[in-house]
Amino acid sequence: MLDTQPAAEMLKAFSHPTRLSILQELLAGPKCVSDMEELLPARQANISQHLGVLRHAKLVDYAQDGALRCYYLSRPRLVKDMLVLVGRDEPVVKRTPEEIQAHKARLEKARQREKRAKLPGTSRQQAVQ
Amino acid sequence: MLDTQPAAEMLKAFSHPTRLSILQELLAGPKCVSDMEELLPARQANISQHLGVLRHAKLVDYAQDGALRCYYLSRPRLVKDMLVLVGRDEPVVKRTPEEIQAHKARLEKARQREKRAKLPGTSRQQAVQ
DNA sequence: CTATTATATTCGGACAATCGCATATTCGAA
DNA sequence: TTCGAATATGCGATTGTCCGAATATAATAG
Repeated sequence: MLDTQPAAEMLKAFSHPTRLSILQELLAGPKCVSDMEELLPARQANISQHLGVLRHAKLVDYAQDGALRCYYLSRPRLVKDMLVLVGRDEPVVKRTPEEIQAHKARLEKARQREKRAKLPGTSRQQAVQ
Repeated sequence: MLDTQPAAEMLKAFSHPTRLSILQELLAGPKCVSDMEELLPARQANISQHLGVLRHAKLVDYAQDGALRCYYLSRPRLVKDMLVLVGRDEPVVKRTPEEIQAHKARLEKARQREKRAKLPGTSRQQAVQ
């Protein structure tokens, strides 16, 4: 039962073209803000603001290196998998009312089976959801 | 080189607690709006609005069944993987400036290797970005 | 056709996100 | 300490998101 509140907040942090670009750059290795300024079509202040959002979402953090701040991914696997996922293009399926009916019927049957299996008292586990 | 514009739009569609809940419900099977009204703490009009957003993002579609509209996932794998991903909790790493330096050095070395391998003219493939 | 049920759309206001610009902070060098 | 480079923050304007309330549409029953 996913906790949707924090999940949605995290997704919001991802949901901006510039922030996605930043994450993509960081996936290749740590970078400081001035590096990103060269790589992205955005001003320094703006990049810094977006980095603030990403930091708040615990997607990035930085290590101070003299006057520079080297940003890196706090959860690199998560970020990598997310970027892969949003880049993927699964074909969009279209279903007919008949298929939907069939699917519902199948679900109903499964539910019945569950019930019958549970009633005799031989149930080994609680059904989850 | 991920196209960040559409990716960000898709993520925005995901980025709302109610919409995540809707998707979660639909993962268990098709539902019509009135079903969702019972399952979610939101009014009909609101659910319908969110379904509009999801439809626009091509995450859901519906099949008309008499007076009902049975909603279903247009890209079930994508949605499932997304829900799993946002539910996952990867530990947040913290890196020291020294680690960052080491990482940069490693990257630099790899870059040198690339160069040396390319120069002799024996390169078999273009390096992709 | 009329009424009813199911769902969508529109509108208005509250609130949040975004951006550019100016300014503040921090660090290291001189 | 003063300076300059790197980065962050505050502010105001614009735009976008969200929700509820009211209204519109679509399908079906009667």
